Amino acid sequence: MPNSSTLNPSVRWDSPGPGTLRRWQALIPGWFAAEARDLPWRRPDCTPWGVLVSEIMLQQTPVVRVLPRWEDWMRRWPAPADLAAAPTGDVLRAWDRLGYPRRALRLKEAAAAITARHGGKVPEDEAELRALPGIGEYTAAAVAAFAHGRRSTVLDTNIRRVLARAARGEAAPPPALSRTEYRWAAALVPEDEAVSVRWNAGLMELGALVCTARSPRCTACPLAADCTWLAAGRPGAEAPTVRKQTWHGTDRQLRGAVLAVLRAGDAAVPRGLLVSGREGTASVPESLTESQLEALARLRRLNPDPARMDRIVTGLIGDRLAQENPEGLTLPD
DNA sequence: AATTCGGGGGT
DNA sequence: ACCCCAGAATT
Repeated sequence: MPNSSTLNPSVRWDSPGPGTLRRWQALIPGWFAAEARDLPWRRPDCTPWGVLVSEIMLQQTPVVRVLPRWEDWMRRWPAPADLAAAPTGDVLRAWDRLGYPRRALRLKEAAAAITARHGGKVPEDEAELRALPGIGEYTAAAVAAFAHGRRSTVLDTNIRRVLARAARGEAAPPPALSRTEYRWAAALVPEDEAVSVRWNAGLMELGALVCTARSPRCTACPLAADCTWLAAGRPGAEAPTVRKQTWHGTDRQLRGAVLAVLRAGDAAVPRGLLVSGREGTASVPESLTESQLEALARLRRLNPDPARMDRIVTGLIGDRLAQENPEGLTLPD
């Protein structure tokens, strides 16, 4: 069965030679031990649940923004059963502005599944982790490695970039993670379990601190002497440029504004907070405050398309507001 | 394989 | 303005 490298000669999947690989497998864990940041989910006393929470929060979200939310979260819900029993509105408010709030909903669902099906213990097996809501290939591998010390192939944006540069001389990995790339990277993971964990953690940390996307600090890199990309003169990104969705004027922007209104509000007054994704609508049996209704009306006045506002608000807060406002979604003006 | 899902800080 | 960030789920 030919892989993409044989089908497309322009794609090179060069691996480091045996000697070089052996050197990297010593350098990376060593560098990690010396240079790693002291993050709370890396402390020896952090539970597997704490690691899982961190991995979910860190999806597409920088470490510095996760830190305070993670601390609050773990203090409030120190075990899966605690989160599983929490009201959805509390969960979403505690998520604050981390973004992608569906992650919070799925984390709560995962907590319930862990409580019901796994005796309250975070699974160690990657397939079992992968079966939990919100946990994909990356997160399953990361939890297996960092929560349980298991050998796995962790491939996040950092590791993919470091390996693309050091081993293949490319400025950036392909836009999509292929099976070819996965198998290629899996073959580089050290056999020894304990070493493999520091390999995964070290490559990730290297990508976050040194081999960064924009201004890599190659002079501080333990792989500098062997780096194919550096040796080639750090050729610029071939820029796959996947053209991004514009932000201003999109449904996402408006949804974010509505979500901010729902998240805020007077703490003394019961309030609702509901979020939906394609998979459905989550709700809490509370009502909106007058100030929240007024804020929504303000958003509506700013939005030139009332039908679109209706669609966004309906998607976010479902039938609840419609019941409180029998005339469709007519809000106080 | 392409889209959509937030939000904020760096450049 | 644009890029990037410990991705996942859906179409």
